[in-house]
Amino acid sequence: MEKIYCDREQEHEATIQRVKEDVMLSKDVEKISKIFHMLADAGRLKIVLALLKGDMCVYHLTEICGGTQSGVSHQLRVLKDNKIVKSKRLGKNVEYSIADEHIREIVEMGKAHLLCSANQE
Amino acid sequence: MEKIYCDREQEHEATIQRVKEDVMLSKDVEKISKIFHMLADAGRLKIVLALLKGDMCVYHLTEICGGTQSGVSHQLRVLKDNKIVKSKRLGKNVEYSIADEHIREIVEMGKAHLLCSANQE
DNA sequence: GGAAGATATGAATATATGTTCATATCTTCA
DNA sequence: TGAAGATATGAACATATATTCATATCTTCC
Repeated sequence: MEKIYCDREQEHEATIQRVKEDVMLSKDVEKISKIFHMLADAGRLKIVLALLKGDMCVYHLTEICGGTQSGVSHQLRVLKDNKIVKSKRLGKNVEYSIADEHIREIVEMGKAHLLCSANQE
Repeated sequence: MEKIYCDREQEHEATIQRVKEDVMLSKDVEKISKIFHMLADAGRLKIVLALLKGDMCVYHLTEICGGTQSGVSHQLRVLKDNKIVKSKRLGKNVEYSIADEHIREIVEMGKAHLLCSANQE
């Protein structure tokens, strides 16, 4: 791990500048944080976890995740607006599914983090 | 991908029940969502991105991430409380670093998701 | 010890967002 | 066509949280 010392010498200005550019102060950071924001709510995360097990309709999602039908529907809309899930009407029902398989890996990493930090204590 | 049909037959009750347990309606979901919540704010994500490039003090973090010193300090406290970063005093300065290398992978996944979804459009 | 640098803290505010309730929309089936 | 099932929507509300300002704490150096 590179070390960036705490003085303010000329020598470090270049390093700081380089990191500053790498960190991308642009809209990219906003976009990435938005992805995480989708998984940052327990209600939405439950929905995503359920859909990672299989496509299903709102009725079953409500059954599995708990809460009200309206609440689940609202959360699904947010997830859909942010391209995390997609939907398809099947008769009376609407079947939801994961829109991007990257989500699976991201969630798996989150789980791994939890398990690891649990072991450390 | 397993398909969970939209009827409410007895036959599917078991499947739903199994998924329900897998989805872990317990505190685990809360904990995992909390990890994502830490990365769900652009300000905090900038800090994490910077620290992934190298350990550094608050002064340089403020320089890189922008905003006020107070704001960065508040964000660092949240990150520290949630075990995302750790700190070490070095004279007048306090050097922050990433507390768990899992974070790197999670952030990388977020970046990958962004790049991929950008290509799809 | 006092001054200046570096960081942390607390209160106050504004904003975002999750939740609930009531109701609308869309579909199927009799 | 009307009723019932399934989902979506809008408004209202409560809550969480990011941000700012002022100031306190801690450290080093003279």
